[in-house]
Amino acid sequence: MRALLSAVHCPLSSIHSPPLTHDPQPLTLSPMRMSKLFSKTLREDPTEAETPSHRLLLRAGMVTQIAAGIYSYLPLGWTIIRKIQDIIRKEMDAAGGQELQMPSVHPIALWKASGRDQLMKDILFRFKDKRGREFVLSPTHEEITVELFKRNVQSYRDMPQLIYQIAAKFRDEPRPRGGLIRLRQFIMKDLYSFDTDSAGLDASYQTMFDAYQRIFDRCSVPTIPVLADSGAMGGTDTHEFIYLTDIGEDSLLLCPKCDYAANAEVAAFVKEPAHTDEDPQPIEEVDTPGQKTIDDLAAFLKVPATKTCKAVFYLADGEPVFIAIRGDMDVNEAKLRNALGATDLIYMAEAQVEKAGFVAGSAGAVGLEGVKIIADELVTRERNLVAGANKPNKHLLNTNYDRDWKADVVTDIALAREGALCAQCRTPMDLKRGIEMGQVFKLGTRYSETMGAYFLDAEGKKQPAVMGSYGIGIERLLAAVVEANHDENGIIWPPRLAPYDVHIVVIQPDKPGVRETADELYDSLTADGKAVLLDDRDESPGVKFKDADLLGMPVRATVSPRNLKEGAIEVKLRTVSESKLIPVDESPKRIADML
RNA sequence: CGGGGUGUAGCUCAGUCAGGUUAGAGCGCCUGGUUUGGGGCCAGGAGGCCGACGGUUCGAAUCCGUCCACCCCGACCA
Repeated sequence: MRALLSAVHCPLSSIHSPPLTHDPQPLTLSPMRMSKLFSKTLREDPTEAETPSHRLLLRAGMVTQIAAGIYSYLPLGWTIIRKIQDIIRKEMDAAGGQELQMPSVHPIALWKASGRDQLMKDILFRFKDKRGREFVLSPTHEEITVELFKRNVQSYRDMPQLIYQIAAKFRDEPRPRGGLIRLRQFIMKDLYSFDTDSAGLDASYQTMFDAYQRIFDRCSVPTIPVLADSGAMGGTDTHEFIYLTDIGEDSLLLCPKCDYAANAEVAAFVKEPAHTDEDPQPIEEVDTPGQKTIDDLAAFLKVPATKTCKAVFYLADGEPVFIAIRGDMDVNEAKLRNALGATDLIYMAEAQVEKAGFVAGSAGAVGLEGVKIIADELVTRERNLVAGANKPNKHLLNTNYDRDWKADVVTDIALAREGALCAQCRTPMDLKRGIEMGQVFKLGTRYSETMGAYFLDAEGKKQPAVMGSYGIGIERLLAAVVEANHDENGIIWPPRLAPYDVHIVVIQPDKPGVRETADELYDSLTADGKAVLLDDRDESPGVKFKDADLLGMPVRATVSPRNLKEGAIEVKLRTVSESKLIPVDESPKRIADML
């Protein structure tokens, strides 16, 4: 991707400022005494939490669930979200973005205009106002953005433009999961670019791509960019930024040798025919009583699964389609959807297949009429495959593409698996799971043409704006920060994101000088611009130490009679197990040096 | 949408199989005392429409039915 940037020349790209080279001044919270803090820690794990981030954020009293996929963010959690937003804002501004705010309530008309009232109908939250007018709660903001463009930009002289917001999104997901990982209401940073031509879009895309890398770095979440599917957004190129973790819901194929990395939805791979050395043999019908699955069929006929052609039916926008794919492979529904240009794709179960007049368990392309046939390109290159005979309990031996059947569409619709050969270098790829932190899209003119985002070029000709869109899921990023930065005792906040820099633990505050020393430290660190949390609760030392570990501030400072006897305060970094004693009078400076 | 699981105190859970005084424990919370370096100790106390509705029964947290909510798996393949 780096190469892309250097290849681009964009005469109007002065808006693309150089990246931030310094760490921006972070937000600093007012000091807090834990006796006053709104939220409390939980001693036990709440039952609904399974992933580490969900468990720890709940136990630390940083978030709390209101409904499936709907959360409240309590003061500590909200502070971290604000800090994440702050990092993102500064990168977006440095990249030439201008922040604005768009509404969450949209008239349905805008969504009808783009056609996405249908395309996204399953996840749209809809409601009517008291006069019966229909609205949606915004799942994303391309439609509004185009409206804003039309009202504010008419000339190439005013382009390119990058506008963004950090705002709530509402998506009625079929299954919220993993705490903050898949939500129905969530906060997103979404930026939209408007360029005069595709070279400009390439530059905007690259600018965002680079900014995203820096954002995830600053949040201490290791991510990799992967090729992805554009789904309901439309457009051409798109990358997702993935944090690799077993609890992730996306499947990725990664080449260990070259740089190929792709979401399984789009992953290309090299498919080798297994039986090309054979000559085509005469077709032959055989009895296969009760053999309905590929595994059963292959065992019954004593042939490898690679010698079979699997038949699968889908309803694509209501129309049945027949899929032929080699028996050992699975259909990749995202690839199939794209091949068909379909919006709705529903797998047809056996009963539906029968009802539609096909022979479930023995369906095959040979002699099949009245249904669109989609073939994975590999089956067209194989020889002498076993296929269904379209008669109950019968299959055909030695079916061959072209000679015996033809497909309406021949393309790659196979799902890549662990060990699939890399399309770039033929190395077996790894299959990993991950969480998508953000995605960048080259939308092109899909929205500008359908919704009328035009400008006049230097020749006075009307042209559609070339658009891109770029999102980051804020809560998901928060969850990933915790996934990537915790131990068995609690969260380990990266210093840039920690709500407080220093967590002061006071032990036996009623002993001479203890409370006073802690208060002085609290005041002097605060005066020095540090954010300080002071545990002044009437709790035993064990409780306070456990909570300090759970809450995860970068530095813990313990003020106790035992330490004061040495004239010292004990300090410890959350990242290490050893603590050290520092003289009381040097403590504010020494602590500041640790940060 | 399919499959599995769970709903009893703020949290974690017993009790439900086999119906029967006033529904329990630990943690948390309140009061008092004691203790003080890794989730102490003692005493007292507050806190419940047992997810909701309907049914069976003399009697329902418990049995039956319907619904709701939440969690997990899958959207897996003739």
